[in-house]
Amino acid sequence: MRVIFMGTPDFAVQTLEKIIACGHEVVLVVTQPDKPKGRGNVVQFPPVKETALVHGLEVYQPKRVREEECVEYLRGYQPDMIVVAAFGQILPKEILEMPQYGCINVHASLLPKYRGAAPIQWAVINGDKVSGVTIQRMALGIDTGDIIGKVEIELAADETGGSLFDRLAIAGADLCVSVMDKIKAGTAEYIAQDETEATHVGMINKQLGNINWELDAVSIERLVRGLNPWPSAYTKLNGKTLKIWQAAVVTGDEPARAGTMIKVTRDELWVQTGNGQLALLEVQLEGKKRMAIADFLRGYPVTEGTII
RNA sequence: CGCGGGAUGGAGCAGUCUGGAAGCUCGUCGGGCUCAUAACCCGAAGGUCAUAGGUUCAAAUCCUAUUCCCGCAA
Repeated sequence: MRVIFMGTPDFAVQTLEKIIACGHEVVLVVTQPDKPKGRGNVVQFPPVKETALVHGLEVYQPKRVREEECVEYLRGYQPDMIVVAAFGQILPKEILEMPQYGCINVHASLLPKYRGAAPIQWAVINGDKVSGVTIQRMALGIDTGDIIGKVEIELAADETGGSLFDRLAIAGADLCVSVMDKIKAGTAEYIAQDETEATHVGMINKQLGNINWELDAVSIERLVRGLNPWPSAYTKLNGKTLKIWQAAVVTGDEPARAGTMIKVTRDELWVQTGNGQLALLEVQLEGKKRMAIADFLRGYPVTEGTII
């Protein structure tokens, strides 16, 4: 099949690789424009572009793919199918109706739950036991199309946003190519989403990682995992940002004001929350590398009773 | 040229401003104490102070360039 692939971040790379490996003819890869990123504002290619270049594929980076000339440009490639994975732009009707086999989308949640931008992190933050990947035939609404394939993945007790991200990216890639085969063979089934079950989640941002110690320990621990490795949960210590990479809910007995460091030993640092205590296990102070709590305490003396 | 922090025995740090013997808390190894220990006591090994130049009688420390790591912003 002549396929146009649209995607931007790492999540989409797995799917692109798989489509290529399965012998489909990827006639064009569409991704977001290059942007200055990171320290020093160096212009970097989106991960999908890097992959496309490695495979010698043609790359197209429109600022707004819904513009008339962009649509016509795509039409020129006469795609049989368009596969979209975390592209970051909304496709207009003209594109959705362009390929004979339609536009399909790899979405990192069990639709209709978690429609929107950051379903992976939210699944971890909300403490879900199960998440997964869904392939849907794209419709005009965001992630509202008919479901063509779905795979469930159980979340581990120590699941992080990053680990789930990796697993869903692989599962999504496998599911995507199998769905593509079904569509081509005419055996695909299209199931409408149950609107009464639909939920929508927005993008996550740095601000979300600012820990509110008034919350309960269980929720904070989930937040730490969900936002690992990006953008990470953090708090302030003596005016500096202290990222919390790993924590564990523990049971202490002396209630104290939320945010109080209630137990400081040579290798333990417990913080009181609104409900329960949290042991910080791996942290990172501004300008420093991330390190185990014992290492941190060796060089950064903390006094019991300090409030953060 | 977006803003800023950092590189010192195996780990985490102090020392740099105000040049002048390499230090702290741990770890490791040996010994001791103890019913016992992650506790305590005694001792030892282990470092081209990121790299390359420069200033100086003397540089971890001052100057210049480079490499690498990290936080913020985008």
